[in-house]
Amino acid sequence: MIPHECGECPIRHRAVCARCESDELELLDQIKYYRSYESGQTLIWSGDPMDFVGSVVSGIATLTQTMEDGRTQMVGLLLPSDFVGRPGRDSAAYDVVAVTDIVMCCFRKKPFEEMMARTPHIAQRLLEMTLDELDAAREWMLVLGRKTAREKIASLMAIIARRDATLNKNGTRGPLVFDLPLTREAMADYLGLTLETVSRQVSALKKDGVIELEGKRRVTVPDFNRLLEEAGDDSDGGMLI
Amino acid sequence: MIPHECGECPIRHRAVCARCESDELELLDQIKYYRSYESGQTLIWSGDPMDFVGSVVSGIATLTQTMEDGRTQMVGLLLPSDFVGRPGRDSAAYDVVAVTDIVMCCFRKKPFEEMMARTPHIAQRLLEMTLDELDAAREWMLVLGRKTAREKIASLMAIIARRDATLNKNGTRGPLVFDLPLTREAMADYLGLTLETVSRQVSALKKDGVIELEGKRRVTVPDFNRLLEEAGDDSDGGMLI
DNA sequence: TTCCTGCATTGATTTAAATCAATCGCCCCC
DNA sequence: GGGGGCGATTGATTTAAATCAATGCAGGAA
Repeated sequence: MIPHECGECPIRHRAVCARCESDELELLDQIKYYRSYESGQTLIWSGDPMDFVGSVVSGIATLTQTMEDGRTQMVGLLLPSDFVGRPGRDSAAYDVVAVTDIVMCCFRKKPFEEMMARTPHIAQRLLEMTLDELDAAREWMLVLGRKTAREKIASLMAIIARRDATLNKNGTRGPLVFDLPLTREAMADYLGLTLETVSRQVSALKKDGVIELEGKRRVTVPDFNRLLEEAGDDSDGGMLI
Repeated sequence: MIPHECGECPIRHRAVCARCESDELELLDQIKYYRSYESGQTLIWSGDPMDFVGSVVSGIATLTQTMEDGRTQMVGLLLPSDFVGRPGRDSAAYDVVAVTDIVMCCFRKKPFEEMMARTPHIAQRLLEMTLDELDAAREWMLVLGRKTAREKIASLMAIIARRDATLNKNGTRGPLVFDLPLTREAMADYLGLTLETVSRQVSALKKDGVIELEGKRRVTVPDFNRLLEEAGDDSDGGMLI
């Protein structure tokens, strides 16, 4: 809801439209429309026809794959400015589920594809975003394939902490505080674990002082480099951003 | 080696240049150069400065990540026509290792980037290829996160069989025959397993008649749908291509 | 031929994580 | 205030895969 001018859009400079000039933005403005969904709602079912693409304006959603017997693996975590859908593809390849209430800025696929063909700025930006996603997916593959349960949890905490710090422009000094956007079960789907293992390893990291918990969701990281060590990452990769 | 005209290039219609018109191709022709590497050679070290990008012309290479303690995960399998390197990035993010002798068609990064800015056909094709890679990476995440060792092996066999069938235009009828391009250890790095587990599960699939082996590398799949079932995939996804 | 050497297989044992199961704590609603 | 329900925690046990350890096998060199 809350439709607005592109000029004052919160994701103006990070979404697929980031590179657009004001005249290009005006064209997009004409074909865009907003949709909002409630927490828990499935925006898109895998295999269904997809007649639109769009950007997450606010809220969080997940991209998941499900096997016939019900095993599920999260394959993407969609944050504000992330793009949903693939130009040139007719049916959705993954389930998209809202984790919080969410607002999307949508375009019907056909007009968007035409616009993309005429506007290199959009295609350029989409390429850049897709390359970033591919890097993230490959990082994630290392986590899934080779890390222990404890390292997986620490890695996830580090990813969320890092993202939170960039979004909210917190300095890199001092303890980091953030809220987990995911339930234990969603964390398990993210990491290829069971929710019991997630719970145990979160408790273990807490017991060992790597993280502090306030309630189930609010996390404090007193020493980010310590967290990175636990994640099995290069300890000198402590740069936020 | 064996430099040639783009017009008679084996990957002309599938690589990053696929969409180029003959005049664009001529420009690429002027800035391209070939490099060849021997099996086992590391083409690129993670973290090293990357001053070129390029396409695999022939042969196979792997993209791998390594943790400090030596654990490694393959994050990409590079086949003829696949693109290596990321425009806009200065240093390599992954190790690239030749699995067979390999020939690359290279471009210095700077001229390629300039060319890309002027030639939408290249950027378009690169976007398409990157989106395909992202899909493959997400498929792979499901394999790594949720499949059993047996399912992982069956999934890998299915991927290679499918690829081989498209490359060599074998019909979908009858038993499929192909060569494994990877050692047991490389398969383990691909699937997040140990080489012993790979060996055991290959033997088990053979014992159960899902695959037949001639030597260590040559595989026959008598019933592709059976293999897909073992991989935990939709059994109706049996379409090759 | 015989001896390497590098991959691969197979076996015995350990172990990390899954599974099965009970309980807790919090919020909401009646 | 007393359920009911959902997410989370914790415990006991099982199990799939890792680890540790021999052995096999094919190809190349001496």
